[in-house]
Amino acid sequence: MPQAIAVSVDVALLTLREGRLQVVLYRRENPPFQGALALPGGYIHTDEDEDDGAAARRMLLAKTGIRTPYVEQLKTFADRSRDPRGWSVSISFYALVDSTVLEGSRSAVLEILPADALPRLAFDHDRIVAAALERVRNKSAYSTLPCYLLPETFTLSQMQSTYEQVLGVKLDKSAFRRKVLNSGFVEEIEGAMQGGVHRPAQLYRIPQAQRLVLRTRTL
Amino acid sequence: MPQAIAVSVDVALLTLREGRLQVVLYRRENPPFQGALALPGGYIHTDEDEDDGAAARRMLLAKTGIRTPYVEQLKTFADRSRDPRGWSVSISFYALVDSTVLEGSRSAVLEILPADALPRLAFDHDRIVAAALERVRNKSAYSTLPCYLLPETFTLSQMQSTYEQVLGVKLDKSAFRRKVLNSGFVEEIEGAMQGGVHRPAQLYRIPQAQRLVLRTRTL
DNA sequence: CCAATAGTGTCTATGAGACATTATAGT
DNA sequence: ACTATAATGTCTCATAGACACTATTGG
Repeated sequence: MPQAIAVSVDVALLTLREGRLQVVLYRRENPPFQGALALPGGYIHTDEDEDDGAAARRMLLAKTGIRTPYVEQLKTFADRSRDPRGWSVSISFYALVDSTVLEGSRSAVLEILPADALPRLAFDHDRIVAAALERVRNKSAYSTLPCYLLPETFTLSQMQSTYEQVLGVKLDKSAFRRKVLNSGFVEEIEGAMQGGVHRPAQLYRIPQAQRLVLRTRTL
Repeated sequence: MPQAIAVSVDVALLTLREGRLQVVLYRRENPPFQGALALPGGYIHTDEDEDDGAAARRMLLAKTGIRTPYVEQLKTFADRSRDPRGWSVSISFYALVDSTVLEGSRSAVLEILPADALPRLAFDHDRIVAAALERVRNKSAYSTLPCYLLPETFTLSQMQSTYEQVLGVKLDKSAFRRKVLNSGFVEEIEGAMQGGVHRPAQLYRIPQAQRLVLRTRTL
């Protein structure tokens, strides 16, 4: 006879604002950890959730109104001390969205805070955020993961800046452009330019075919 | 009121034999999947297991007699179809051991089969093995992970061969030795030599301090 | 013309891969 | 001396990084 355990899904939803990675949180209304900030999440409902990924998307939609970000399973935390009520399991995910997606959503109830300087979170959600940051930073060094933090169309300068903010290092412009353009995972948008006060920049996008493919070249 | 779910832990225990990665399996005595081969695993016992890692080590010890391999959480599989009895969760791990460790253990009840050519396994254990292979191969390209498949002491030729077997490619001897020796994560054992019929080779070991550190350099 | 950003060209140092050569054991 | 493996040396080619330079907009 197996022992049954409460299983929840929690999502570290990350975005880039003011030049830093930020986490989307909400304030808990009920105990335990009433009043503390927590990641969007909740218990799996075996009747409505097909699998853990579906549960994660349901939580995201319910708590943030976001429908289709990049979501990936991160790590599972399972022990007797993460929830004061006893042994529990959290299947954690991380998700990336471009910050404009968060504008319209129910940002009234949400708090979006810099990932590096968070207050103490509910449960072991600090650990989850730490793991998400580590994963994103590692993976960004050799993949196109940071592109999910960009809007549909973007300039190469924006793209480079995104990589720099995620990785925390300055990159050489020339080398960056060479690799990105040779790798062929961005597509030039014919004629489209984005102009500021100065010379306008070519706009690019990720080809739809590659939207879900993580190309692995060092940038 | 959270719904409680049966949570198990399964371990893909890998080793290198006859030049290929092999998986340690046992034959199930009870339904479901009675008579089928399965990964070592079982339900979490909330009274004896501190956390998921402890549960994994307990399963390994109980089913294979192995006490201290390299173990790492792999991925969690959670859906309603992986177990015919209904919604279930498996926190899966992978582990690496040098094949000599398996000699003494209860190899009588165990079957050790090539990972590339397995029969259909119980539950979704095929998926778990596939994920473990992918993870090990990916990680091996930029880390010292394959060293956990080697015995305590080894020659550089054995080490190179291990990498070649895991990665499935031939490596250049000169370049391999350069990188391994410069990286400083192997330690020469003074005077120790392993001789066959021909010129004996220097023996090396992983310094105790680095035993658990995965150095990340391309090999 | 100036400021500011977009985009390109070139040089160099590093290091991976290919391959040749030397070293040392047993028979 | 011969064979097989261990170990080292050298050359070349690709490329990352540094940096300088040119291009194009608004004011």
